Amino acid sequence: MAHASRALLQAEISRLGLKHSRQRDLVAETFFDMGGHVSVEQLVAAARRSDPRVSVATVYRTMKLLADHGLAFSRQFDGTQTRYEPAAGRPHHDHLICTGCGAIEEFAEQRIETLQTRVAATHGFQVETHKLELYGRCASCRRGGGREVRP
Amino acid sequence: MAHASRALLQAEISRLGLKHSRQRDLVAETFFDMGGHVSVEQLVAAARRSDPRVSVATVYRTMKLLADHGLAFSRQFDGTQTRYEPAAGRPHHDHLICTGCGAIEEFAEQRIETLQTRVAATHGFQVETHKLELYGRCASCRRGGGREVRP
DNA sequence: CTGATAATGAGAACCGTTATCAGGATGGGT
DNA sequence: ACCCATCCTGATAACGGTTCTCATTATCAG
Repeated sequence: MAHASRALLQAEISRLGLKHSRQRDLVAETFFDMGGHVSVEQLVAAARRSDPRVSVATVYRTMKLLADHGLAFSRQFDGTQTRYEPAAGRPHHDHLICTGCGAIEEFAEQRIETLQTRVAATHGFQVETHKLELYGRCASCRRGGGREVRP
Repeated sequence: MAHASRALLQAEISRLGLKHSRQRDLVAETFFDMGGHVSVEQLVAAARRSDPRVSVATVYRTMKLLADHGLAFSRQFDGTQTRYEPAAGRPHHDHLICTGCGAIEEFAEQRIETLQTRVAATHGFQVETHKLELYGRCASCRRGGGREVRP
């Protein structure tokens, strides 16, 4: 996954006439290694463990590059900070967010997608994208074991 | 609708030991008269047509008061500015947003709600709230008649 | 190696929102 | 009707996430 996305990134960089850079590779590598739903703040911190000099501007620029070329999705679960998740080769999904500990889980439900398209059509709309987020308490928080470890 | 909400607001103000104010009444009245999905910017402009001195702080404070007491919902369709819509006595609904002209329509689909609860349960989640927004092109924009009048 | 051009880092700018604070308005108790 | 504690207001500073600016540095085709 990380390998494939990094190869795709290199291909995009070449195709667009851009140049390689140590920092960009570092940020991309860090991002793909971290998994999903990462905030820029977390990404900056992680990248700086390898190179303390990387600036937030570079991280923002790199993530925008990844997002603009289909290698990352940007999400805004809380309306404040943006989170990114790897995109290449992953199937569509929506999100469950725990209001107790902040855990984020993914789910896919084809019947919901179908109903969305249908209800939009009755209003004359053709759906391009959608945002579906379910907020609630996860199993462990409901058991009272919430760790309050917001990711 | 506007009448009922304004009566409820007066009741809340009394119940909470708050005081009345000309500006607060003006902002609330303006908001309920405007219908739905109003940005704070629009609200400030509209209120100032009646009283050019109202400050943005007062508008934010009033809308927070309304939202905190169930008389308005706050929504963040685009991640930048918050929009408000009247809440009292209105049934739950989700939104269709036109990516062409910015029009916002409402819809309700009970089967989607049911599926949401069910899929959350399979992940151990108990849903408290959700956000469902469908982005696409409305009928008139698809006909090429988009007015590009972002509300 | 060299020159054209892209990328970087530091910090300023930006924008929606919230906090601060001095002065003004409100209304229950009298 | 008057006090006066308390709430509300307007102006503006502060805030936090993100983007922009610009001088400097790195990349790479020729």
